[in-house]
Amino acid sequence: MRTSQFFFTTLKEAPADAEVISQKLMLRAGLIKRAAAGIYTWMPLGLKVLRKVENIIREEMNRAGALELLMPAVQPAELWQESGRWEQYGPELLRFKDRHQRDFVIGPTHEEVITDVVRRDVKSYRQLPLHLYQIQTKFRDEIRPRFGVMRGREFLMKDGYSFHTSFEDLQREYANMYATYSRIFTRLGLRFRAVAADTGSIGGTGSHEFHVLADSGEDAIAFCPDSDYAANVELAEGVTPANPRANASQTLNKVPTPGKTACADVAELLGLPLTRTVKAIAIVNEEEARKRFSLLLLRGDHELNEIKASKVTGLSPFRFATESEIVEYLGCKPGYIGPVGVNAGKVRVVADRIVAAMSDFVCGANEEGFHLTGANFGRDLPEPEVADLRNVVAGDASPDGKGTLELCRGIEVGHIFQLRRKYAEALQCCYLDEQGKNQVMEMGCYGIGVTRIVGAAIEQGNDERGIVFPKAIAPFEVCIVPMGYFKSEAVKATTDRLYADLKSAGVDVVLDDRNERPGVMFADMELIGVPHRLVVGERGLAAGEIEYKSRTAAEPVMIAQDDVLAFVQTQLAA
RNA sequence: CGGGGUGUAGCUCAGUCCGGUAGAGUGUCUGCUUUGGGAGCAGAAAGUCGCACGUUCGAAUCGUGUCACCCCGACCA
Repeated sequence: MRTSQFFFTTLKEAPADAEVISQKLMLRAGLIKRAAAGIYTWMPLGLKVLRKVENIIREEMNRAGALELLMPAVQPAELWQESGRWEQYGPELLRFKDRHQRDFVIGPTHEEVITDVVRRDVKSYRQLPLHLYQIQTKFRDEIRPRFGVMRGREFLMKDGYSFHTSFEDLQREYANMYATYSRIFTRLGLRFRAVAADTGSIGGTGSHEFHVLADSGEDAIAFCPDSDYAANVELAEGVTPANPRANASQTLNKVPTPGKTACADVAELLGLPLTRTVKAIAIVNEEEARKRFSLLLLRGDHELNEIKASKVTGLSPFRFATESEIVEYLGCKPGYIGPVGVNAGKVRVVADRIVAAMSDFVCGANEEGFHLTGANFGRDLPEPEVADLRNVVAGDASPDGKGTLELCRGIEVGHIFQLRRKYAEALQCCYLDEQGKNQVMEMGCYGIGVTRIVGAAIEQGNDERGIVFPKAIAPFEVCIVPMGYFKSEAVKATTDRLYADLKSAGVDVVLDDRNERPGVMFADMELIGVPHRLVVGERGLAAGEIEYKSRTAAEPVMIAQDDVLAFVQTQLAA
């Protein structure tokens, strides 16, 4: 490709509302243009990158035995009504009517359609297992789209669905996909980690997420440097402390703490570490007109994990109590509430595992302006119900017992699920087994955020000059920047020959023939992240040499003219 | 959904408080010079001041409404 024939739309300055580095660089490099909130045009340059990502995914999926198909982006409401998600999904599902006033959605995901396809045409165990996937545009009407293509509303996704006659076969395919995903992200040149994950609203049993490691990531990951353990913080288990609870050594004492409603303020006032305090979070579970009020106890420095709390029997679905409900059940305003002296018949108390092992702790006194010190379970209040309720923090013991946890942040780019029979049952996706009996299929589903990968790769690869793309997905592999292309016959001749040679060797090369000043060409090629650069100039040619510089190297090197082709090929293969 | 902010040239932003002929930088175009790190000089084109209504002799500026975009929050005591 010659730059004069291409469409470059680089910018010196990024639009003011760009937040994260990948978004700024993608806009500056002219990879994408914003059309509306969370909706982007992929310019020719950006599309080249996107296609490279897509093709690696496609190659590896095909190699793993999956079959590509393409389902409609627009889906009839009937399928969603049948699965029940027409009601469940909420405003994130973009709905519209056609000219006949029939309801449709723009697909945020394709479980319904794929299950419909398979149930119509798969009738026998002989046709299974089957793994179908597509690379399709999805639309999710996010509350707050942000970070450019990282959380867009419209995005490209690879979604695959597998169908099996047994759970064992589903597990085999799940392992196959785990390996395939690892290969894909390795080929893409990303630093990533597979982590155990919550299955969320999609449901099912086993689940792993693949995260690209980056500080700007929206997810927190807990991992153990001394073992293979890694899990999303949403899921990572907070283990029961190894040491038993210490004996009570203090008496229960009510102390005035006017205006101190947060644990940190109370601890500071009393001159105690935050780890000696216990906070009580009031929640309400309302089902079929029966309201149940509960207090969740966490150590002052810990955070509630709502996903874990909602897994405690009888708590889900819950919401945080209103101020008036807190006054009604505890007789006290928020800020001073605690588990001591509550009416056990009306208020359920669930303590985090860490709290259950605490003694002589500080908590609210259920009286405005007062807290209690020296509180102890079994003496001042009943032994509580115990559950894992908190987000793990760095330094916690690893659940596999092999060291302590560390935390990092990640961008979720892949997610694999063992769906089991949830959708197959709802949509009656069945087959006849060897005995001629009707059986419900076992399903797996496997997603990769194709668009998001481009953003994630840039979050991981950038410097003050712009994007540093991994070689597998850079818009071009090599650029040739001539010095005096329109002035020097020698430079032009050498440049054209080099360009032709690289092209016929199958290299994705770009020749900057824009007649711009050198600084402009260098800056643009660095901004868009081309990994290898060749500079042809009269200086070098006089010595029979051409300059080569890697995007990541500090200094260029001079290569003998005759060796350049071989040298570049070696660099590309590295 | 609640709160806050911003809409002026392709991009970044002044001008709005205090009403009086639309500004800068950058980019774009033309010419000359320059040519190994976003050049210099000269000239030019380019804006329904988000939109509508209102107040006024006169509105980018004041008022009302509306749309778009951005940020924060949505109960962690």
